[in-house]
Amino acid sequence: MTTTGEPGTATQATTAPRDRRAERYDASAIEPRWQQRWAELGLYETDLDDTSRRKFYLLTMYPYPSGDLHIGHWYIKTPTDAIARYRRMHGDNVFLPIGFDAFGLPAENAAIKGGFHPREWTMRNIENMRRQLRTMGATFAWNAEVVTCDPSYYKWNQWFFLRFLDAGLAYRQRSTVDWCPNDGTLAREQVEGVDRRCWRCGARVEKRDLDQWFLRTTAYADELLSFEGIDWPEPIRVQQTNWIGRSSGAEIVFTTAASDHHPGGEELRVFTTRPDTLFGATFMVLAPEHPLVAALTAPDRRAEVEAYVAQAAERTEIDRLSADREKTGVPIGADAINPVNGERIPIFIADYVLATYGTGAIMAVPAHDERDFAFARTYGLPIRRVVMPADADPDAALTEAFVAHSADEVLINSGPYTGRPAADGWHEIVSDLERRGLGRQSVTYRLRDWLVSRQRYWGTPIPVIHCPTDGIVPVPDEDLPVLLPDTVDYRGKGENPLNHDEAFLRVDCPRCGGPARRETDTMDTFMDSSWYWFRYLSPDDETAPLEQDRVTRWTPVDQYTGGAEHAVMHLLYARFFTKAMRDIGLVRHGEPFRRLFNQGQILGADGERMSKSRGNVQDPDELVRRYGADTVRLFLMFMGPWDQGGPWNDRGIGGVNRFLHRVWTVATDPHGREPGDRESGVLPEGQDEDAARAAIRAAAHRTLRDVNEDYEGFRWNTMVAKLMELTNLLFRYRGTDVAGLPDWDEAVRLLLLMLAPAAPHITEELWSRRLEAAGEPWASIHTQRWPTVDETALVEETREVIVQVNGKVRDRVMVPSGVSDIELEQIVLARDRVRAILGEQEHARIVHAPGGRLVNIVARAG
RNA sequence: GGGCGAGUGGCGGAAUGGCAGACGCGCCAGCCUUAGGAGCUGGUGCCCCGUGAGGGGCGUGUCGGUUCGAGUCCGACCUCGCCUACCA
Repeated sequence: MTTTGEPGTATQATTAPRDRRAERYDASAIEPRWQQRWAELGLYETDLDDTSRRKFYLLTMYPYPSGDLHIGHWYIKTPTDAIARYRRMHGDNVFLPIGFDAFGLPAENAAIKGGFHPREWTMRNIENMRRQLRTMGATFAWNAEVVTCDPSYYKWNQWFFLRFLDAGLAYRQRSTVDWCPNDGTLAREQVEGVDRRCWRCGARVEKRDLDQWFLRTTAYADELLSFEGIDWPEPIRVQQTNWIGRSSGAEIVFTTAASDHHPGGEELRVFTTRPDTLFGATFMVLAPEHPLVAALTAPDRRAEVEAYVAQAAERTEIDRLSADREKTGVPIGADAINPVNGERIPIFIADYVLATYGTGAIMAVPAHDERDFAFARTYGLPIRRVVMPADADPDAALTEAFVAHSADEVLINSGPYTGRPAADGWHEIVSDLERRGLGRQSVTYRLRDWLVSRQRYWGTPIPVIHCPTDGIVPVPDEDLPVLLPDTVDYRGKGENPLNHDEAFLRVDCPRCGGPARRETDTMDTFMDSSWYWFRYLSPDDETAPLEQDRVTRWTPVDQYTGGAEHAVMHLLYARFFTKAMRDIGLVRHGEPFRRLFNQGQILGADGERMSKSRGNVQDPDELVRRYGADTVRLFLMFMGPWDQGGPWNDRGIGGVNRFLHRVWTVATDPHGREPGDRESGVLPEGQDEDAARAAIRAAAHRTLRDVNEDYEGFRWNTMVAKLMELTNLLFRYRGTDVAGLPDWDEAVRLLLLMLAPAAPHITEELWSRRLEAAGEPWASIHTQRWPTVDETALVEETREVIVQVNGKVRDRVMVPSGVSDIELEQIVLARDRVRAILGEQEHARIVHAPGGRLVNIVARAG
């Protein structure tokens, strides 16, 4: 090991007398020091009122405080931090807040099991996660932190709820829940097994109808289908579109036929997307829960129908995955009359018709619907073709439902519409029915209104009061927040303890002053996450949920990062909420997140989702202790494309750590030589000093040019690879006469700047040492301006041209950069290799690839 | 069943229609070391010819197509992953 007494290794002032060797990179010695320094200086606490710079609102999904940060949190958060640092170096005023999604079921479950209060559990976890988050070295604006279980936050959930109530966007309706006699309402994951037992007490779970609160998301269904003006990944847009599920069709009015037990004449509305097949309806199916089922059922069918309804109530929830896709149903002993031809068709109930979609009733056209076809086959019902391709044989037997819907189909067996093109028949049938008041065009959505009621303790209390005289009375704004009582004894049953908290329940009616009771339902936690990014802008404001000026300036969010698992729920509710806020006059725009990026998911080493129960959770703390935060950050970025994720595997992390060691070495010890390398300290063969300096400079600026694009596209893996290449090149010149010269020094400087957003600690340390060596005052590398590419450094005097013959690489040749196509062809055709291969053949033409890097000689046999 | 996405060395992965396998891991050889599970240098897709310098062929899930040229574009199929679940 050679000695290193050279300038550029300014370690004297900060460390004890130096070893003979250059000081080695030791992450654990520098990372905590810089994290502390950054925090002390408040470098990354954003001045939200600074209008002198371009704003950049960078949001990352706030974590649920489950207790431990795992490697998946690092996978989303540390590249996000790199974006923040990169934008800051471009002069942007970056806001990167963080908070905690602190209400929700896991805290209650933990509390019931562990016998402590959900708040205690939650706050303890938040404490731990704050500490872990700081070890990332991420530049979160901690002064803007939001914790949703704090009354200063959930007060505004209540306020928004009241505004939605005012605007007619919140309403109350009966809805079914899973109910345990001991533990009350259960969430889906609390119902276990095929026989549906309570996760806690094992009791048989029942269905129960409760009055619950809804938000009218369907009012925005059409607007939510438009993604104009926002840059979101295609798969997310598709998922949301499918989730909303807009179907255009018609509502058609059938009537019930008179029979022995029933006078008939009642309306039975069906929804169909295929009114053109109306003449093919050979029976009708109602959902088992349809309100007319009881009234229409014939006395001799009653027993069987009631048994089927009871069975369906279970069936609809039980493992729908089971292979049992057989269509089942029973006739109810009544008929319906087809409005278009007066035909009587039998009515069935079947669980393949859903009460909650459309009208809960369908006209069954077995010839042209797969489900109806299967049902008709099972029960021996008639199948009548009414649509076919123009050139098909109308008498050919149908072996399966014909559902295709193309331009050249015509109607058959359809009375006056027979022979019409199907598409025309569709509209004619609907408008004829409409004229007779028996149908109309109609649109149905898969999307349901948002059920926000939860019969749970650990959430935001819904701010309404039930008064015996005045009914439902909103809590006046000035009485907010309705505090979640802390005194509740949580060691009881799972049932909502608010139901038994008299101090909470008893309240005077704000309207009549008489005794009344509070609502005990709390809000879905998706309510909390539907507006939290607005609150980051004024977390301490006690007078309003958001601060107008800041909201106007800072929203919509410029970039949102988080997992694709929130594709429909959170991301759709957030869009709904923003639109509703706009219509109430609170914000100006209707889209919350201008640009969205979904990073992939890190799975356990076994390829399964990480979870404590599987025991495959990767703890980042241990890796940080061993390699340092910079290595872990860089390794996660280097693994592969950010949107891909994949099974965790730490093979290769040593290579990333080695890379940082090499960066350290080129930055602190340019003149050292490697004893293991005979070439060390010698310029590459055929290269003089000038050529070497130009090569270094060209490499540095080429890297900068390429890395810029990678940063913009969040392509971290190739960004790191290119910095590795540059470092390898600098290493090659270490110890030569050009090491330490201005071109070398500039390359090192660029390397550190380019690496700074990704590996903030080591670059800060090396940067400070450079400044110290140069006798300049300290300034953080993270406040430096991002460097610009010097195009003149990229100009080459010669370039290599790949020579193909018939598409196969046969030769390569160095040519002057300014060579013309014709000159190039002459050079290439004169090459020995080319002449040997061409032989007697003559070439038909020569193709020049754009950029002049490749020519292809197309030859024919001569 | 439907929707979306992906198939490239031993592994993670690169590649505006233009040198397939960048970068890294692993492995092999060498160097340096009292030592090394440290560090450094070089090599490393498969097959064949040649003592060698070198040369040739085959290769991106399968089959076909477009093109001077295809991992990339088009068609059909196979496999895997994720999401969704009878939406009339």
